[in-house]
Amino acid sequence: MLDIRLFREKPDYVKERLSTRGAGLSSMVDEVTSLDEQRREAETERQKLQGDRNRISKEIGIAKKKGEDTSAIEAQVRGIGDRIEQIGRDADALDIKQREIMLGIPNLPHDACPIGDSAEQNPEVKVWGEKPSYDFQPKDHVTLGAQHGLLDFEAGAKITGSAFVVYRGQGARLERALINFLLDLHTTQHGYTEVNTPFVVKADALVGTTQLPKFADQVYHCQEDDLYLVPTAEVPVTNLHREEIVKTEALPIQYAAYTPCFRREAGSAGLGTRGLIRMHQFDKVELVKITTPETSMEELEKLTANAEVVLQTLGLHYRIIELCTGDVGFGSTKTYDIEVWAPGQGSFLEVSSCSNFGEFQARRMNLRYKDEHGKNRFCHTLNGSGTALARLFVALVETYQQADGSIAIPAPLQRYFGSEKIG
RNA sequence: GGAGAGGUGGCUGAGUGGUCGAAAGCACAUCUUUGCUAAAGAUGCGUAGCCUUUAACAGCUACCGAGGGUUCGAAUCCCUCCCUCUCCGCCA
Repeated sequence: MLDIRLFREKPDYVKERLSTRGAGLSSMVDEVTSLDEQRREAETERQKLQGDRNRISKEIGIAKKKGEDTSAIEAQVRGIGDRIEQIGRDADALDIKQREIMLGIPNLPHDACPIGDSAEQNPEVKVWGEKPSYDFQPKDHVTLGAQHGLLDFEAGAKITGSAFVVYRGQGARLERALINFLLDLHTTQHGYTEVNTPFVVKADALVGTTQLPKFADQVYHCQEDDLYLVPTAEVPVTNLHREEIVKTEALPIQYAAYTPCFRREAGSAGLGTRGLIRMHQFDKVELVKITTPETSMEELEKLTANAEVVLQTLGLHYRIIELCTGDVGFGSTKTYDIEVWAPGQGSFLEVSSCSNFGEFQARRMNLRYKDEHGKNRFCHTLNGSGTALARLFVALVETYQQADGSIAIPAPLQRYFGSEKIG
């Protein structure tokens, strides 16, 4: 959520920044500004009346002690009470409306975020390694998975539905090995603290990290208990500190967490894609940082570098693109996407999205720290995948397939996997 | 799931309808004094919003788990919900 004061003081700046995301947002700014004016007017009136009531009610108490008759004043206060109720209703309604609209307005892209209309204009900022070449026709992971009995899409569809998969045998083992490898890497080499959270959360947590209310159709909801399946570990992990004033010395707080991620992918174009590319459930190791405003941008660089180490260690070719203003996510001020090369796909796959949310999420979840003057300020929050697993699995088996059909396991992964190759 | 106890400021804890945003203690901050591996005293010390302002101060409002209700007036009475603890039941 954005700071309402920014709307009051610099509406044109807010409009200008929002317009870099695309058309149609500036009318919301005007709507909020006018609503805010009405709301404050009602609020001020209500507070004035409440003050009157408090004062006169005290007088009643004093008069009663002296044994005086107070029926006339009581009637007067009753009248004030009625007006408070009326105006209070208006003020509350305006307040709810304003908050509702505010929750639907995206974050302002950072000045460092490149301007652009769509994904086509995302600049490529880095390429690491090169595309591997093969003296045979490389297969895709679906074929390789079937050949070695790693992936069973039919079973996934049978027990749950399409876009769910069952990992079997060496496939299940590889998935598990990757999770352990990633958690160990980030906790022992990059200073993250491992956390293992619930996989279902309440609505407030999703509001905090911006999945709700705007993207309600993308999360699985258990109606009976009003709980949601996590779409990413970002949600439970960032919300660990909601409603808190964290100690400044504790910043930056850095967490690494494994969770499965559940996504409805309603209306998603890629849902029919063959294989593991887009699933309703996939594993992910997520990195989360809570920082001061001063350091968040440099922490974003570090976070991205931490995710890159995954691909470097596994020897996978990748590139980093920077999302332009027209493509950057709802709550983000700046985002790097890391895309790994998948030879069987003949394309890059997004395995990590590293974002700095500024104070956007912190404001929603009331996450603050005390600055050097003892003043409470909102933290900055960041997160990035370190990395998403299904696609990492894809890149790995497709990259390391051999002419004889076997799949080599990169050396750093072997002790987790327990073998040098599959097949 | 059932029974009981309880949720008050950073912590402990008083407060059962009226000058209560809330006693007292601890912790913390500043100052003073003594003087030296510490003690005593003074003052200050919640959050958010509104109003105002260059800014600060002052002022006003709200907040005693959450949401409703009763009342001229609610931390205090009533209702619903949530959470914690104890016991019982069930259970990986």
